[in-house]
Amino acid sequence: MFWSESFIYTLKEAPEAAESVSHKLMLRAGLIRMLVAGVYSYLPLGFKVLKNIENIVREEMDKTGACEILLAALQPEELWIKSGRDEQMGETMIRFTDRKGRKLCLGPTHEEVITELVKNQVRSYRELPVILYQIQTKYRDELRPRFGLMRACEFIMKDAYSFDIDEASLDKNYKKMFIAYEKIFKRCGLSFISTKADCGVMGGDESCEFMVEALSGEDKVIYCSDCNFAQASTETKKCPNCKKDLKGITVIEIGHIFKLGTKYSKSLEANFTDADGTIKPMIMGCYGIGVSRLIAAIIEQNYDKDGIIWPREISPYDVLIIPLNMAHRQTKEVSGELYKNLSAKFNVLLDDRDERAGIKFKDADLIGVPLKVVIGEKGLENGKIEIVKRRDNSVLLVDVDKAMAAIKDIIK
RNA sequence: CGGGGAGUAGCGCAGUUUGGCUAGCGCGUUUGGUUCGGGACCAAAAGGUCGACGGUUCAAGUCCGUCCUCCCCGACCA
Repeated sequence: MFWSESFIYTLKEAPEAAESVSHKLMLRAGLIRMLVAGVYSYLPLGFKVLKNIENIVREEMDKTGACEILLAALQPEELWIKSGRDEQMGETMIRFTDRKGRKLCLGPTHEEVITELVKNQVRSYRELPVILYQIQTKYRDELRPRFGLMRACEFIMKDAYSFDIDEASLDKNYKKMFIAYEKIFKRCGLSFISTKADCGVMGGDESCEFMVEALSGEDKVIYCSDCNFAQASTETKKCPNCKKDLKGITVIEIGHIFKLGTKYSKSLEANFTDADGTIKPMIMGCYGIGVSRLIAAIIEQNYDKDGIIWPREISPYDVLIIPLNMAHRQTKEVSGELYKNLSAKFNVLLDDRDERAGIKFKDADLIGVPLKVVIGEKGLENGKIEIVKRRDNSVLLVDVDKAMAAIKDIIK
């Protein structure tokens, strides 16, 4: 992709409204733009990042054997009255009446809809267990949206749901999801912690939260860096496991898994016939990841004074080619040739703008592509181009004809 | 929803205290020129119902009232 054709709009200064690091950088790097408070549009760079995260999530979910579906976002209010969560959700749920007088809402989450779906399909213990997941937009009328994508009124979530015949089977699926979550967050370049948590409005028996440490986090936990013990609290007593000192940190919640039990299957009558012929409610679990929030979390953990430093799998591009002077014939030729060759294998962005070197360097660091290839007159005089890593600015000088191989070697 | 702050050009701001002529500055944008390895320089230009409505006044960005929007702290969430 050519920069000049890619609808990238960077900002020299962050809008006053943005306070947190990730929010500022997302605006400055041209990832998102606000429509109204808590509602954002994704620009090309932001959308590419979002899709990369979605793909990681999708791959790891598929590996667990879960099936991807897409549930309706527009939901009948009566389903929520049946489950008993209508009042709990209260004003958070966006409700309205259509022209026929039907009472509808925009889904803040999907336990009700999925339970309704599965109950109408699954009859027998022979069909269980079932794990379904989706990546979808959720709507919540948050009292106070904040920090850009961190807490938004319209956001993208991966939600998975398991249906089992008994607790033992649920435990297996819960564990499977736990492991999948660890893989997902690792691939996202996050250092995360997990902790047992409150079930809150979801209800259920047991739950585990996944969190990343960040200054702009909304929750406080105490954490033991020795044994990874963590708990939602502000009182820094000794670690109950290893007696080391605990550290109080602020975190962003990026995922939450729940053993729901029969809360929804009972209220919505999602039953199956067991081997012995008795009719039983399905045992459920649900597993959420804040996909759009992950973008913010990843930035909070991967940036420096110059901008974002994308982990390789997340980055909107694998390589950014920076020809320092487009008016210089050889620079343009070498850049074009390299672009063509690299594009066969990687996602490549070529900064073809007729801008000064300084501007290109600043923008490059801001948007955070992990590998920069700098092509300039000086280097070309000696037949060299520079391969620069965004994270540590380390420079590798290579011969023009060996650039392809060197880059392939670094990216792998 | 309780508490605090802010709305002036695309972005960042000054001006409002003490009302006064045609509302300024930096960046960005457009045109021309000189530059060209870390956000260049010179010249010219475009761009504003000063958040909205109402009021006070000879005169309102500035004073008064109502409303809207955005941000921050709190409770809640992925």
